[in-house]
Amino acid sequence: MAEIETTISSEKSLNFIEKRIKEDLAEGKNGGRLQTRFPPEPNGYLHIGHAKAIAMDFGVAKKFGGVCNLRMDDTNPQKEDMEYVRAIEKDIKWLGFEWGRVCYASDYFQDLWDFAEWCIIKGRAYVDEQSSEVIAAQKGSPTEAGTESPFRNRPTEESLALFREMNSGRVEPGKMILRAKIDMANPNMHFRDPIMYRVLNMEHWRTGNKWNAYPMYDFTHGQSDYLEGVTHSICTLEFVPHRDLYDLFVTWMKEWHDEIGKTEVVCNVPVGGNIEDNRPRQFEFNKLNLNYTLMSKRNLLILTKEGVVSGWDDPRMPTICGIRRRGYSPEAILKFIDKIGYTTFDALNDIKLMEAACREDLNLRALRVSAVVDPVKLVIDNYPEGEVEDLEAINNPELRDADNNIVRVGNTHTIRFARELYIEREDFMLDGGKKFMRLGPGKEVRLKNAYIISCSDERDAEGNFKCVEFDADGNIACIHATYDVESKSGMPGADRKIKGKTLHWVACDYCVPAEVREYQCLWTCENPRDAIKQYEQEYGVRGIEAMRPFINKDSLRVNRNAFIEQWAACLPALSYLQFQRIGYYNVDTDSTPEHPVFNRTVGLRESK
RNA sequence: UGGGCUAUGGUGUAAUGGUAGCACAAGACAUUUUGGUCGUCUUUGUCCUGGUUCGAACCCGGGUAGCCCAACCA
Repeated sequence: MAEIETTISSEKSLNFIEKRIKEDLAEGKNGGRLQTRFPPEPNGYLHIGHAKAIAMDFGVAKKFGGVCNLRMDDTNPQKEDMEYVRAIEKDIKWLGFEWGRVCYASDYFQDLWDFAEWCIIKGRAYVDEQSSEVIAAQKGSPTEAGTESPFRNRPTEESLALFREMNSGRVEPGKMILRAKIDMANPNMHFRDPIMYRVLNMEHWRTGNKWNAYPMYDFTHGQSDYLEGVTHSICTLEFVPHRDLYDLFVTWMKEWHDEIGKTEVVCNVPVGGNIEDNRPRQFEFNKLNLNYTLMSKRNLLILTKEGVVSGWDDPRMPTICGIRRRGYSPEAILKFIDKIGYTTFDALNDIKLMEAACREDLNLRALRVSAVVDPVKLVIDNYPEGEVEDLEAINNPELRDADNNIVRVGNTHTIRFARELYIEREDFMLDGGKKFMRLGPGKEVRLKNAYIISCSDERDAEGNFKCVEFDADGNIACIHATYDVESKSGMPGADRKIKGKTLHWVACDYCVPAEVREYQCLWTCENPRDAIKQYEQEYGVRGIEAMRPFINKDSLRVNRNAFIEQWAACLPALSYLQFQRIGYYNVDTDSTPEHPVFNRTVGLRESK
């Protein structure tokens, strides 16, 4: 099959961060280098929101000749796990990106510790022994200044000794923390003596039992960037209030490095020279919000634990692995992300745009197959019993070569035709009326890749149409038609115009039963996050109980009555298909040739 | 209510002082061996209000609305 190329944003204007990077590079900031990082916390699976960050972090590095590292932000051992690291790596690769190196914040625990001691010695940090409640109360409110801790001005030596004690394992969590001495009256709450270290007394999945006290995000992120030689630290908008603190800690660390004479950092990037030029800077863009979708890892975890979905990779989940299993291609996801862009506006994106991007990509990628999802039997009365024909079917009419010509040679498969077929139940109506362009008494249609057929409008003595047989329940059990022998596809007789549409079909004896899973949005409201939050406040319930009222109970429909062309049942998992006239489907990861399972990725666009 | 950020058709996004453009959605037409794709067309917009300017979506003032910040999470 021909290689499909999709161009992403080559002609689009640069987004505001790309513009900024371009300027920085032109001005020779950070020595003219570009280094970014994608910093997930390995405490869950990546979702489509992360894909947006990935496309940005790795994307700009690729675009401007820089490097992007993958950094596990593993400063909280109580939530993190190796399982997630593997999944994160897999998802990023699947999206088509490459990192320079894999880093771990935990690799910098010693640097961070030494730096923290230096901060204490410089009188910029102190050990606080108050309870978290007291500290929270002393923090004040957005409108009132905080009050200083009684431990704020304790002797440096005392803080230093207690800080070391914090890592001994003898201090109970919650009894002591290390705080930065900044400004308890600052209008920015993050400056009111933020916590640098807390005691967890917990084994870390990478550093084992070496540490009992662990650094907080704010005391880790900027420094990790700095130590790795990151130039542009790109994150989402909710970190804007952290930026000044980020800059402060990075500046302190630079000062510390200058003082101890450290000349290079992890990536062999020189740290000497102009401070301005070597500090990483934080840039923020809007995070991805999708309507009818719940994005937060915390809530996705609840859905998996409560069995609302089958797992992180349930095709209804907004996780990368879920979307993959649903049948999206990486290119489709990237195309969508490119369409929504990066701004500083808190947008709520329409899921329809994602589906449109998906169709656009899958139209080029998907193999066309015939599948009948809701079958009814059709007998071609004048077709000889026992006879079969192998007909040619085009795999993908949109596949084009380098000159944009439609490529068909070699891109076909055969489909077997016989006297007894299945067609879609909805493609036949006894009283369809003039606008119904499909099959019915007195109507003529074309069978895709095969013959023109028609149903007789003759009636029996009781006035019933002769072309249909009913079962005991009054449902149509069988339709009878006749075919035009001269109208086989490719023959001159096939060229005649007919009123009816072209129907898809499978031959009863040459198709296989298949399970087809159809999906709807998991949520019944546009903005489930807000709806859940409001419900929590109103009724005082939390978690799954607050989610239930908004969960779409009909989000999964399993159809075990479908039939599909035989060869399609043997396609490998995650193959991109189009069930002709129905939609885009994907071979499920649990599909087998004996029991083929297909997931509907997205329906075809329908114009009525 | 303190600080920070934001506001362009229904949705998302361009235009950085000089013709408000694009995509999706919606609707119509045409073509078609997929009611798909491709093609053509239509509808709908600069939050309000002052100011600066020959000229404002863009700059400034004042409103209004929304988002983020008071975790020993990230």
